[in-house]
Amino acid sequence: MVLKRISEWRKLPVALSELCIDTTLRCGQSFRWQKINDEWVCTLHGRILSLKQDSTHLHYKVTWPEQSLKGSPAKQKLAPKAEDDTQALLHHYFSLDLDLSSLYEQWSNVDPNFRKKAPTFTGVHKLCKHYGPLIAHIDGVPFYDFPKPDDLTGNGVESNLRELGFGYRAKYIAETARIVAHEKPSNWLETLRNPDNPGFSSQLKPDARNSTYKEAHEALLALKGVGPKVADCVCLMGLGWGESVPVDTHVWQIAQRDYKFGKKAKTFNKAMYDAVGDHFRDLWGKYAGWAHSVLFTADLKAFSDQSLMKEETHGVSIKEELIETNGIVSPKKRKLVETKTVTVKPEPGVEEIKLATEGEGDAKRRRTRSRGRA
DNA sequence: ACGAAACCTCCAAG
DNA sequence: ACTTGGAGGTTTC
Repeated sequence: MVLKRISEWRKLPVALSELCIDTTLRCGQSFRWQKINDEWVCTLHGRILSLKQDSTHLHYKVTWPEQSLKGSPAKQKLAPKAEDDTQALLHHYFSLDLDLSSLYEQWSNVDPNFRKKAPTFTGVHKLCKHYGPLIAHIDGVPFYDFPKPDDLTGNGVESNLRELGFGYRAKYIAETARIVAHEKPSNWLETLRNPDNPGFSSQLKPDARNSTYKEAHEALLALKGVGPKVADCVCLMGLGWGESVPVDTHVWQIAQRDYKFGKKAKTFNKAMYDAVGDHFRDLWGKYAGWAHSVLFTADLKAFSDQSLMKEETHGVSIKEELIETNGIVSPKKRKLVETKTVTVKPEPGVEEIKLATEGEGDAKRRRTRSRGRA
């Protein structure tokens, strides 16, 4: 008979900003971790470690080697003692002594490139933390909801946002919040929604007239800091307009390469922007925006796979190729994968981000609607 | 054919 | 990476 000894789940307080096992264990620097039923599992120092993580803790469980009961009593005595070192093992394995936040700050301070490239998803959290309502604490961690436009209309908002790292966006956010909160009817945003796709908690007045997609897009364009691409992101992910196609540089390249756009005139102006979107709407119909996001993602994946292939085929030594095929992933690919996730899976917060930055500017149009010259 | 307004393209900067 | 806004050129009326 064999005895499998498995510990209870234990937990270690770790902030996600200090360790994210989903990122870390996939990063290509460790090769033996497997994700099984939502747990990360690996053998390490004579035991199997199972890991789970929530926003405040790393949870771990240990499975010790199977043993015959006939085994020496001495061995069985050793095990519990060894078990005590698992927390220390994790601590060591993940270098939890290091304060990652401080290191990021330090590296960012001495290297603008690092500051620019290193993934920090703190902006939205900062906005919530400083201007949103506190909902509750969980395990001592405060959770703030997304601020309403009116929460961002105070006096020092712009300079405050600047301090928080919002840069040139500070001005746009502050100004737009003021316009939405004070100069627009309270249901203005609602009137821009797709009536066929109501918001989660929208209460549209029965008599309110809804805009068309084009009207919503144009209304958003009037806001300073909101160009056609951002307006379409808001329309698609925030306001329920499935036909909205955000055209960024990447989509523009797809349009040129696969849909024969801009073959003669390479200039990308508003007329061209609209033409690309119109073409995809014509081609794909009502949910063109979601179709576009599929192609967008597929293209990113193809691109990253291709660059991986390139690296492999250019590998000068067998060793390098082995490492490559063993799963080392270039930083570029990791970045792209992250981008993909953000693009394809609009998380609940997305809608609110959009809402907080919406509001119509002055009546005068900032952008011409003219088509290119005849 | 002229002058002004409208419009466009380019580009730097945030 | 996207948007603004100014300079300077072109088109329209």
